[in-house]
This record gives sequence, C-alpha cells and structure tokens, in this order.
Amino acid sequence: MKSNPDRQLTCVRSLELAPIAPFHFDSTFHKPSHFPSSDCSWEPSRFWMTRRWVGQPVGLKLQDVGTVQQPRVSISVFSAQPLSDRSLQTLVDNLAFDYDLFADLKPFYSYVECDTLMQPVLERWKGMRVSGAPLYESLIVYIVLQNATVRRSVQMLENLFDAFGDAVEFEGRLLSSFWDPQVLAAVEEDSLRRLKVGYRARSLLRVSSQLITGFPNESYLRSLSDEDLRQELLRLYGIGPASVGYLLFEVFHRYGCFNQVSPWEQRIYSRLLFQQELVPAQRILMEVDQRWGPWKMLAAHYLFEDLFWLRRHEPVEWLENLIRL
DNA sequence: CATCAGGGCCCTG
DNA sequence: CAGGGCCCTGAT
Repeated sequence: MKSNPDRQLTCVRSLELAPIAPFHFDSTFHKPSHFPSSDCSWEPSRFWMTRRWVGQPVGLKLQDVGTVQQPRVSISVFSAQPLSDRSLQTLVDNLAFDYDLFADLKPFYSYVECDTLMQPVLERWKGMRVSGAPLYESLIVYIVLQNATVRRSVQMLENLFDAFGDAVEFEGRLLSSFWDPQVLAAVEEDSLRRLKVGYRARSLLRVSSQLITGFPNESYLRSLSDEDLRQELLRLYGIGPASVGYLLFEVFHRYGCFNQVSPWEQRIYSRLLFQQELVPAQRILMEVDQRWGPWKMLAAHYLFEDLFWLRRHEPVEWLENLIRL
C-alpha cells in the first residue's frame, strides 16, 4: 500500500437505503474466508471501500443504522469532483446489486427451515447476503488466486494496486483502488512480470483487453441463464471452471451454481457435511444438491462463512492446516 | 543446495 | 481427455 494518497476525495454525498429484511450488515460486508486487501476495510457496523466510477476512483463508507428486522444502511460517497444526482443514483444501484441488498431471501430460509445443519448457522447469520464486486475487479482477484498460496495472492494484488491503482484518502482513511482495464491492457508483459505475478501476466493482459472490446456488458450477462453465462465467462482467457464457479455465485448471485469443489474446499465440506476428513468430491456435490437444491451454493456459503467467523474467536485445529499462508 | 507443491488453466498430442 | 509446463515462494 502506498504511504501517500494520489487523491484526496473531499466531495461527499450521503443517502440511506432500506434493504429487504432480514438483513445482516457485518456478515454481508465482511467475509472472513476472503483474503484481506487494501481496497476496503471493515469494523463492526462500518465498512469502507473504493470503486472505479466513470474512470475515477470514489470512496464509499457504509454504516449499519438499523437492525436485522428493520434494516437501514447509510451510504456516503466520496469523490474528487462532485457527482451528479444521476451518477450517484447509478453508482448506488450498482452497489445494491453487488451486495445483493434487495434480494429477498425468505424463500431460501423457508426451504432450509428444517435442515439441522443450517439451523444454528441461521441463528447467527440470518440476513447475510452474497457480496460481489464488479466483473473486472473479480477477474483480477480470481487470477491472482490461481495456483498460489494466500500470502502470495495478497502480495500480487497489492503489487498491482501500487503500480496501477490510485491510492485515495477520505475520512482520514487511505485505501487502494483498482484501475481501469485500459491501463493494464497498455502495459508490457515484462513490466507486469516484474510485479511477481508470473505466468498470470498473460491472463491479466488478455482479460483486460477482452473487457475493453468484445465482451458483453454486465447487464446482458445478468440476463443469461446459468449455463449460457458459464459458457460466456469461459471465453475469458485464464478463466477456467474453478474461477467461473466463483464468478457465477459471487458476482452474479446464482445461488444454485455449485458444481466445482477445489481440493482444500473438499476437505472443509467433508468435515462440515460428513464429519470426515476426505469425502469424494462427487459425493459432496450430490449431498448439497439433495439437501439444498436450487439454494445449494448459498447454503454452502452460509456454512463456510460461519466456520471462518468461528475461527476468528478460536483457531479451528483441522482448518488451520488447510489454509496455506 | 535441490526439489516440490500450491485455493488452475492453457495447450499439445 | 490426460498430462506437462508455468511464475514464484516457502517448506522439506
């Protein structure tokens, strides 16, 4: 992370949103299973993040000013130049989509009402949403995740932030921001490799180019069926079945897409679902399908995050060995 | 010191 | 459709 901001974001606009109840602020905006990155920061009931908006970095502060049953979220948008009403509104609409604020999860809760695994988890996290990021940002994250340990993924992303993102300051907070795909697409592969991203340099470049030209926009992508969307995303260079699995769920909120289990996740689900060390991947996929049908990935997400929240308070012995730092 | 595998994916045969 | 190679890093 840079020590000096490239920009001070001094213009502020504020508004409030009322997500559909039930809504759980902290578990929506903070995902303990994700690796930390300097473009956001969380404290109980408060969340700061940056986002690219019409070619500029903006800062956002979100605050929990309601309750699970009467949810309200206050949003402050910080920018270098004033935003028009229309621009602000579109930005907030995007944000609401990414964090699933207006999803009605009541049908899901009814579906899993009698599930013994889910009951205790829902007592803690009912109202948690799937939180995503814009497509391009997510692609970058999934590329640096590939074939790397957590520490290395963090290092690669921070190197990229330092080289191409804008460091911004608002409310006394210094955060990184992403960059526009045009910036990366114009870079030499060698200078990317110097940032220790290795062979991923090629994927980063080609994905950036693909997003500028020749890739459908997000509103079209959102309109596609799960299968069509999967096929479309697989066209991105360096994005294979594992990354697409994450994209479908996190970015596009396809709650029922769960047909890929990586080895470390396989071990985690083996424990959570079967209290065993290692169950065949196919067995896990069958089980979640039978238990949770169209909600299977969402339900699995609840279990997964619950486990990582638990780990914050006390280390989970068997889990620590699976998380390779 | 060498070797290897890691929260995949592409490319080749 | 199986399997080798790929950047780097830390573990052995």
